[in-house]
Amino acid sequence: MLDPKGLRSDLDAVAKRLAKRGFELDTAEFETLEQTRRELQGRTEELQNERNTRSKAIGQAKGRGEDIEPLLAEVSDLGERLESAKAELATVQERFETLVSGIPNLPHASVPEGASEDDNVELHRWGTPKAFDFTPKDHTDLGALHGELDFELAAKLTGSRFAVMRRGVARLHRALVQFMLDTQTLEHGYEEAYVPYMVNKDSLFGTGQLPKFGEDLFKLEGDAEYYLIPTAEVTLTNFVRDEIVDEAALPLKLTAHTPCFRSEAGAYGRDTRGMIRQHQFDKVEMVQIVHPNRSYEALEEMRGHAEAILKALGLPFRAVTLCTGDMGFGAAKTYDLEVWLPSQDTYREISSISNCEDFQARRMQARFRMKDQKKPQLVHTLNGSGLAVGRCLVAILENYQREDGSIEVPEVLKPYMGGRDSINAG
RNA sequence: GGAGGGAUGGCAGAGCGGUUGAAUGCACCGGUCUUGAAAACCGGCAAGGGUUUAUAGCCCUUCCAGGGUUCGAAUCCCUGUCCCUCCGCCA
Repeated sequence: MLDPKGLRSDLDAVAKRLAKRGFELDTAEFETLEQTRRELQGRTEELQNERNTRSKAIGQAKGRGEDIEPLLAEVSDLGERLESAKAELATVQERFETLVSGIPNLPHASVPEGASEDDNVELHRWGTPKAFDFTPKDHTDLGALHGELDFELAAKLTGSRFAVMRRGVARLHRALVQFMLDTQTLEHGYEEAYVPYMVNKDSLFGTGQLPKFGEDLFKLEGDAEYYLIPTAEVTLTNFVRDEIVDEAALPLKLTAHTPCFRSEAGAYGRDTRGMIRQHQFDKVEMVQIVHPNRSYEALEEMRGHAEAILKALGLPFRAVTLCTGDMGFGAAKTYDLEVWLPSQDTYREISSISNCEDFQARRMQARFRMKDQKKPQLVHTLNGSGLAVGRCLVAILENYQREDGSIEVPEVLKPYMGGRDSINAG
């Protein structure tokens, strides 16, 4: 959420910056709502003030043993007037809040302008795509060779966009999770967490998935109104919702391995083959809650933490800065890491690292107290994949394949594979 | 599933329906004392919103959430959520 005060004071400038990311702010609507809100609020508060003073007077009179009947008669219709003023105000306030909570974050000045992913700017590349002396298969074919990656079985069990992994591939998947978690906790200083895979609406509002993007989520049946998490960003970031943390506790660095559930509504026909785009996938997520002064420093650091995984696995990748038009709702700046997929002869997203500045913090009321300052201040929140496990598995299968269809196990994963140096090798 | 108890400021913890936004303690900030520190003593210290040049005043809201009773609710009533204790069941 943007700062309503900032919006008010500099509406046109804000609208201009939002336009860069393709969001059209209805400034007229905003101003009308804001105007009526202000009037109604003034009127309501006046009435409340009157009620308070009179009630207090009644209390004092009663305390002195005076007759309060005449005083009571004077306030007889006050309640009703107040009631209707309050109701009116509530309606306007609700509309105002809906409007403001639906506005995306402002892009940082360093974010390139653009309309779509075609306008993203490459930051750098690492590694050289391997030159195969045979025609590399894609992961779907590789997995099918020995039935270790089975989409038909998953379709029977559940439906489309799910996968069953077995034996070597399943183990490789697990090995990846362990390797990623160990790296983020032992080398990059993140605190490991195990978190619920279902969350309530408040959490989803906090990170910005609700109210606007409910159709991307799986909602559970029942009284509780729970949703499956689309990413552990939701759970980890909401650790600090409605909290005032000590400045000394910052930065808070959290990581967790969770499955992620996405409806992929609107992705019909995209990446239908293989496990690039699934309803359920695992991810090791990194979240940092930081002092506002250091959030861009933290963003670079987190990109490094994600890149370290790819480097250790020897997977060629490139880093791009997302343009204004391609960024997510809550992000002020986002880097994507894209891993090389030989079968597609291109780089595909495997990690996304975003600085949300105080956008989520304001929605969550997540603050910290500075020593020399009276008022608590909003923290900055960042999140990044470190990494998407399913896509990482795909990248390993494809990049480490041999002509016979077996897969070489990357050096750093061997300890996690019980020393095995290949899978599917017969 | 059954029976009870609870939810109050950063934390702990008081609070007869009426100057209670809330005692007290801790923590924190400022000061006195001290060579320095500690202790002791004095003072300050909730958040959000409106108005405003103002982090000054003034006003409104907030004691888990949502309803209700009342001129007036932290305090009474209803509903929900969460936490704790005991019993049952269970991985």
